[in-house]
Order: sequence, then C-alpha cells, then structure tokens
Amino acid sequence: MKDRIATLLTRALETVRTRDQWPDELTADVEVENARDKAHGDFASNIALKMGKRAGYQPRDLAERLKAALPEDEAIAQVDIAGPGFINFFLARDWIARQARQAANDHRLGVPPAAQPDTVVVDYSSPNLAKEMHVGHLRSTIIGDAVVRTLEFLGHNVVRQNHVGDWGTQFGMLLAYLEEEKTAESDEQLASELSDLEQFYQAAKQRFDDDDAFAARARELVVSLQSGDDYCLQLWREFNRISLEHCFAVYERLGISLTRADVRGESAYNNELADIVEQLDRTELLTRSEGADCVFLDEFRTRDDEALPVIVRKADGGYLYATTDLAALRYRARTLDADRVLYFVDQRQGLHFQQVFRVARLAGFVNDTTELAHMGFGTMNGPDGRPFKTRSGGTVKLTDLLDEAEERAWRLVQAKNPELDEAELRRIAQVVGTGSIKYADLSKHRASDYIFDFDQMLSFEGNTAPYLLYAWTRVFSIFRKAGLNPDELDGDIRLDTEAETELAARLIQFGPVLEQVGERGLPHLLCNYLFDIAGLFSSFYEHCPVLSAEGEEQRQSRLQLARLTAGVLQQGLALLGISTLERM
RNA sequence: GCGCCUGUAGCUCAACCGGAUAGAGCAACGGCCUUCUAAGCCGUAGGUUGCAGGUUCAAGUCCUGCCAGGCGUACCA
Repeated sequence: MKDRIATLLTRALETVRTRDQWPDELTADVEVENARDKAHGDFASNIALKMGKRAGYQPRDLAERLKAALPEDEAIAQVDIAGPGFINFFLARDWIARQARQAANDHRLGVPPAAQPDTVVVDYSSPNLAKEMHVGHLRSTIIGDAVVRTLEFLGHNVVRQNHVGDWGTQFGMLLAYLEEEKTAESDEQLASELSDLEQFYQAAKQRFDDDDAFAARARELVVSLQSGDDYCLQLWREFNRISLEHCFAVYERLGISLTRADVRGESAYNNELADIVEQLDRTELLTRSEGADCVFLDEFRTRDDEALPVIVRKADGGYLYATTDLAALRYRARTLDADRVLYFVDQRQGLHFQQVFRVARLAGFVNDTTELAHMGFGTMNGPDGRPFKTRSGGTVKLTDLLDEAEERAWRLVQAKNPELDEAELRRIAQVVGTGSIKYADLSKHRASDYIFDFDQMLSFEGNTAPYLLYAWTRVFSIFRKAGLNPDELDGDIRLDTEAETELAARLIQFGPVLEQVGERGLPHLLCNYLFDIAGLFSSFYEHCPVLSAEGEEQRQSRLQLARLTAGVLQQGLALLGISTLERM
C-alpha cells in the first residue's frame, strides 16, 4: 500500500512539474509511512515538507497542489493536508473490508509470495560440538530460525547453514578421553558418561591438566586427526555423532527447523583452507608478519595503533576461524549462489565479520552485489543485569533451562485449569514453557542486551507467549462453541464500528510486517505486530458481539474477522516457531 | 589509546533507516462479570529520551564533545 500511494504521489509530482513550475534538476524520493496517530489517517507523506523549499513552494502550498493532482484511487477515501504540510491518506473502509475478506479466504492470509525470490543463506545456531548447548546458543538458534521461517513463507529460497564447531585443538583432549574410557568401561557406562557432554568435557580437561602422558596423547591425536588418520577420524565421527544427537534433542524440544542436512561444520572446509591462502597470495593481499600469513586492512588498528592483521595462517602453519569463514563465504557465494548471506552470531564478533567480509570482497570470493550481513545480537542477562549464569556461576545448560520453564508452566496452567488431565497438561506446559522462553527473546530488539526473567515471560499479561497463546484459544473457542467450521463462512466483511475497522486495517498489514522481518532480521517486529493484533481483537471481542450479532450478515462478517485474526495469530506464531493450543 | 554497541516512565521493553502530542505491558489508582469472553476490557496518573552544543521547517533518531556501562582490539572461536 505504501508503494501504491508513493506511485500516486510520484504521478502527482509529474503533473505539478509540467503544469506548474519546478526546477529541472530536482528529483524527489517519495516516502510514505504509516501514520502513527489515527487522526492523521492511515498513511502519511512528508514529501511536500522535504521538497517545498527546494522547489520554491511553501510546503502547504505544494501539498495542496499535489493533492489536487493526485489520481483517483478506490482505496483512498480522503486526503488531508495537515500540520506544516503533511499529506494524510485515509483508506476507504469498504476497500479495507474487501482486502480483509480476501485475506480471510486465502491460505496465505493475503501475503503475496516474493515477486523476485532471493537465495538467502542463513548461518545460525552453530554450536560448538565439544560442549553441550548452553544459553549462549539460544539467541542465535531461535532468532535465526524465526527469520528463516519468515523468509521461506515469503517465498525465498532459504539455505540453512549450521556451522557447528567440529574442529580444533580441544578435540584432541576429548578424543584421548573417549579412547581411554572406551577401553576402560562398558558401552552402557560410556553412554551414560556421554549423556552429559558438559561433564565429559570437564573430565577430559581434568585429565589433560593433571596427567602429562594424557596431554601428550591428546596432542598426538590432534596431529593424526589433522593428517586424516583413519582410527582417529573414526573416534572423531563417533564423538560428533553423539554430540549432534544432543543438539537435535534440544532442537526438537525447542521446535527448531534445522535438520541434519543443514549441518555443515567447520571441518567441511578443511581441504579448502590452503587454497584460500593461496588465492589471497595470488591477489597480492597476503603479507607475512611475525611468521604468520596475514591480510592487513588499513581501516582496522591494534591497540598500539598499528595495522591490525586478519591472520589466515598461524606461524605454526595452522589455520584460524577467519580462514574457515572465508572458505564458507566463498562456498555460500559461489556454490550456493547466494543473493544474501546472513549471520546470526553474537554482536561481539562484529569486528571479525567486518574483516572477513572485507577480505572476501577484496579477494573476489564474493561479488559486490551479494549482501553480507552480520545480524548480531546482544547478551542474555539474568535479573541482576549480569550475564545469565547458574547460582554457582557456571554456564546454564539449555536442557536445564527448558526443564525449569516447563515445570513453571506446568504449575501455572495447573493452578488456572485444574481439570485438565496430566497428559494434556504436560503438552500444554511444553508449548507454554518453551514458547515463553522463545517469545521473550524474540520480542526484544536483537541488537540490545536483555534481561531473562521467568516470572515476566510466563505472565499472562503483556507482550508474552502465554498472552498470545491464550488470545488464540479465545478466538478459536468462538468456532468451537458455535460448532462452526471456519472454512465455511460466507458474505462480505462489514466494518460497522471503530473496533472492527482498526482490527481489519491492522490485519491486512501482515505482509509488510513480514517483509521487514525478512529484510532486517528483526523478529521482534512480528512480535509487536501480533501483540497489537491480540489487543485489537480483545477490544473488538469486548465491544462487538459475534455469535449474538444483529443479523446473519453482521454475524458472518464478524466471524470472518475472527477467522482472519486466528489465521494471522497462528501463522505469525508458527513463523516464530511457536505452536498454538486449542485449550490451555 | 582506538573501534563498535548501549543509555527512553519506578521496572521490562517499543518508536517503521529525520516527522506531527515519545508509546505498550507490569507495578499504582479508579471503573466493568443477570449480555459469546474476566488469563479480559475501559480509564487515570507517571518523561527535560545520560549531559552540552550543532545541522534541519522538523532530532529519542544524524554530527561533535563530554558522562556512565558493556564488548572487542596479532596467531582461541
């Protein structure tokens, strides 16, 4: 709709240009935005304010001329000039009603598929397989997954890349320990030890620190692993398989759409690393410094104000994560043919990505037209404002976090609705518990740090998962109560009241909101939108009788609004990776 | 030292790449269950957007300088 109004304004500008006077060189970039205040209509443009002076008009005068030159449009009921020269557009109610009616009867809820689908490579989750998934992996995993689902819904070709940490020196220690335990213990004992990767890692580290012979064996294994020794690779595969099982158990609980096919870890690029360095050398970007192969970029400085290198090969010949990321970038740009490559990685790696993106472009691994974006996010803090830790100061395992959320959700739902049987209660607690954790994270702007607070995220009031889930059950219960099939409604949508109009006008903005989420990687925009919808629906439901409406026409109209609301809420939550519940 | 990010109501968060009177939710206060719904709705109160300048018709948003906090800054990822 913004585009549509912008087009009208552009044509009006052309008319003014030919009919009145206008500086030859002056071109206008027409912007239309949603009006923030109902009194200002549905959309507003500041074009007259921006261009007035430069075109030689008083802003209000220009606005009047533009208004007079605007082509007719059935969607626009009224155009006002307001304030210093804003042009306010009021949508025609019957047009909103028709759009809403169409959306209500569309399985895509009125959201058109992208006219030009992009191939979007999304790097997210990417846990380190050496350790168990902890809260540090949560944000990348759920924000990335929400954006991925949104992009897919919009019709883009999405390639998920789970860039797991499956390589590096710590694997020597882990393999040495795995080897030792394999011979010392029965399979069952070993399996139970590996069931807690965190403990396994700690135990291996302990042995490494305490026993020189063990440490020597660990280093030996790193070397044979890197040289492709069969026995060593076998141990390595076994360890990774078990570690990945842990990851997927967490994904399953969290409702993450990643599959095994999306796993492409650091090790996948091992045999390309030498070539990356060679290519950098060939393009004359490479410099040898203190024994290491580096790329120096002027714009980055060290703490001593010297040029800061991107080290791609250490003095001992080893490669670093910059090298791996360059190889991954080349693969994504060339082999996967990405139009966009998005990284959902902690904000703290901002410098690293700036460097790697720059080097990749200089070296020609990535075209200038390919978008490379680090979608960084802030830290998850505890209620004290410090990074979220256990009472003893350790990292919190994701599985423990989910356990606690489900337990709390169970108690809450049980208290509110004691007649539910245990099986259903468990299922509800699972959706509410994990959904609350996800929603609490997704509803905040990803760039900022946020405070993790169980009580707040599990509240049934405010911008939370329980509130939205309950809002959906309320809408859904209308149909259940009346024994109606939502797919068998008929007739037009009529917007008789303010509550209906506001709800409908917001419902038909689902598409533009999703586009923003996909473009900017900001799922909180969708959360805010859904919260809006839920509030507008509550208000509508309070003021507009649905089942007991006056007459069949009004009843059908309101049922269709309810149906569209249910559809948008359910689809929106699904894009956030949260499923709805018929009862709770 | 340099660079990046953050600073908005008592608390938790918004503000659509410069717009109109800075918005929600909690907490506080006041109303509404003989009418599908109260896990809800309607309303009141709450602000010098860290501070000081600047650019602009217009600044929470852009620029400069301070203050406070977080993070990063050569062979970990």
